[in-house]
Amino acid sequence: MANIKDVARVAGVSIATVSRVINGNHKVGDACRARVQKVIKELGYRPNSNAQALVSKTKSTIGLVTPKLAMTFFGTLAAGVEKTAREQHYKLLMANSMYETQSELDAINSLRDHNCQAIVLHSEYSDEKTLIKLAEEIPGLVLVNRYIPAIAHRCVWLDNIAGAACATQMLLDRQHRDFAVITSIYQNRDPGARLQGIRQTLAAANITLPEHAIEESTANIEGGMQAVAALLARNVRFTALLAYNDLMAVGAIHALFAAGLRIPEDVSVVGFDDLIVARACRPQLTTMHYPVEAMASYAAELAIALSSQGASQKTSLKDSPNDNLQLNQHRSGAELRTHLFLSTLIERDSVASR
Amino acid sequence: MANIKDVARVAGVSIATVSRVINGNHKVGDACRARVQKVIKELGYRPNSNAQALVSKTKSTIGLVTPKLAMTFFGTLAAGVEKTAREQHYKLLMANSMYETQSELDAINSLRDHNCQAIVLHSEYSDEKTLIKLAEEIPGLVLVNRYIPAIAHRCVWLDNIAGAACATQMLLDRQHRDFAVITSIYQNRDPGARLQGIRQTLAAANITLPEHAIEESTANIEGGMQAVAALLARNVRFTALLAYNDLMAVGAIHALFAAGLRIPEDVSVVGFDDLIVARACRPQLTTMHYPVEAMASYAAELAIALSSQGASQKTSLKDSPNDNLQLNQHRSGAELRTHLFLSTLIERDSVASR
DNA sequence: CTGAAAGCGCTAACAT
DNA sequence: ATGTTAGCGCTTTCAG
Repeated sequence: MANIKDVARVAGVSIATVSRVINGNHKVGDACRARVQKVIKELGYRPNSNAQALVSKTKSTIGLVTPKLAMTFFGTLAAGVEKTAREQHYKLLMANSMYETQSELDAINSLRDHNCQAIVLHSEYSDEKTLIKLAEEIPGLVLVNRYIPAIAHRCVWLDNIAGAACATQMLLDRQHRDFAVITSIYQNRDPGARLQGIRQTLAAANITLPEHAIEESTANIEGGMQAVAALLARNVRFTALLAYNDLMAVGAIHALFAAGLRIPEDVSVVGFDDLIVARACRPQLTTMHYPVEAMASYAAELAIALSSQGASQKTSLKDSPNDNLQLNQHRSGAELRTHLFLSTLIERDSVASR
Repeated sequence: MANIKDVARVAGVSIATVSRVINGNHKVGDACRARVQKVIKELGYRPNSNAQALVSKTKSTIGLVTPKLAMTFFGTLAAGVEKTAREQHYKLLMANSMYETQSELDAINSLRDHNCQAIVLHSEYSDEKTLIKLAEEIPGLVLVNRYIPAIAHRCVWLDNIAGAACATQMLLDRQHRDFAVITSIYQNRDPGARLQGIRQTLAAANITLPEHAIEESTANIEGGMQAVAALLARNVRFTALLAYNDLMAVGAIHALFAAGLRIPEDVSVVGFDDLIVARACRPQLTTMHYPVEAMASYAAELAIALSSQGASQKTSLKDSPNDNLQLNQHRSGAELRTHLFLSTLIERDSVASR
């Protein structure tokens, strides 16, 4: 592979000139520039990005750490980051954490070794302290789908409470009074917040959600089936079922159908996430749309902006083209603002009025 | 961030010694080694991978170019590559091609700039000539899901004909005689091969598939719905429906159900891929399992092995742990062998006997 | 076994 | 406007 010296030699100029032509910043004579560009094309020269990164101590690479790419949700997350990366001519470096705290840290460190300064992290199990420390060390670190007050301006997250409340309210409006909930065994964060949204909305309508109408299981299709089986086994009566996510909702639909119940005639089911499975099941699932892809794109933009600020360049985060974006009331310092997205109700065929 | 000089200074040794300790290749005195390692730990030193890559002209990075990460199939593909990358301590550099030939090439070139020598490419639209040329230039390039005879040993692909034949035969064994097929509008490669598998299996049973029982559409849920609607509209009679993939099959199920047909009682439906949607729909879909993740892992192993061979190191591709792996009859030269995987039938609830 | 020194390919002062 | 030159952080001869 030709290098900068070859180009310089063939074009009869110095390597500095070639460098200038490549980077376009400085002024180069027209004739000279044309000649260099011609040679670059002829030789098929492409700058060595390792050398560039080494000397300029900055690299247009964005890193993404995610639990498990094979899951639709995370694949979509990755797609969002990739979109921004492509638009801003960044490279995307990926690492799966496989849901393990240690490999999550390993992944982050390996990204840092490659001095990638913008990092989008979906962390589920690392504790806040670790993440805060990390955020201090890495100016371009942004968390998706998690909120940590101390680093609020580095968090791009979803209002799970509002989302769950929205779904619940819709069901109330449809005259449902008997609710059941199937939720994930990880009662921290998301599941907890969604449950809270449900509870407070019901409470406002003077309905208490009995403990026995809540069943925990794994957050997948099988979990949904098991949870509903358990609910049915102990004779819980409900006309409305709120599932932690679409996967569980789909499992629930299978289990309800197996038990001879009709959906939505006998029981209405609502999911969360709006994955493709929501459109695959029958009846198609009414669910809360989780704008993962938009959030991920935004998170990537934020990470890039922060990382270049951190490198004391004055790049400012351009306004996101995304309409779902909610800003805090404090618009002053970037430090005082977090990045909260809202989910929206997608009505399909799994909900009926009582 | 501490660099190698800092470590050398603090440990009271030369940078060469630190380098030796890091790489472990050369001999270093025990006392000396221990001291250096202690300092490395204290300073939290991590070698700059750009500098390493620059000087050693080799980088443990594997690149993946894929059309669209947000699609389950490609997310799973990426997960497979990532698995190998993690196991072999490689970094994963990703780029979406967005189904465009030019961005596919751009993506590959950008990977090469980062001198990543192992590349896994899922190419749908580039022509064979381009790919062959690319393969000549990049020793570590491997194609997934595509077969090009001239570079057979660099292709990791699926026997689509056999897969479709298997599904068809199963239907024949269940006494079905009236077939319909919904296929993708891209009649090249995969759809063509699957159609061929169907046709030849039916032919062997003395059944001809009438042209009007074949409907083309887009390879997604909507496409499946449209295709079935078209079939029904022109009164095609069939008891067995073969869909190009799971997405189309799911759409078909929706459309059939909407038309008052029962599945599998009135019509049996078979998909292809075994994505999660196959388990989400009702009835759960009988389909051909496409071992994407295993294939992708394998492709990544192959790419790494080839790239280091290309760098004239004598790393040999270890036998794949994967049972689906089929080798050519020529086990001699690696050049004489391709990497063909087989799909397997997953029986669920969308098929009944006549 | 360890150190000195020469680059890897490039950018960015500093000269001219 | 263009050339000269000093590194970026590391690996790898080559000496000792």
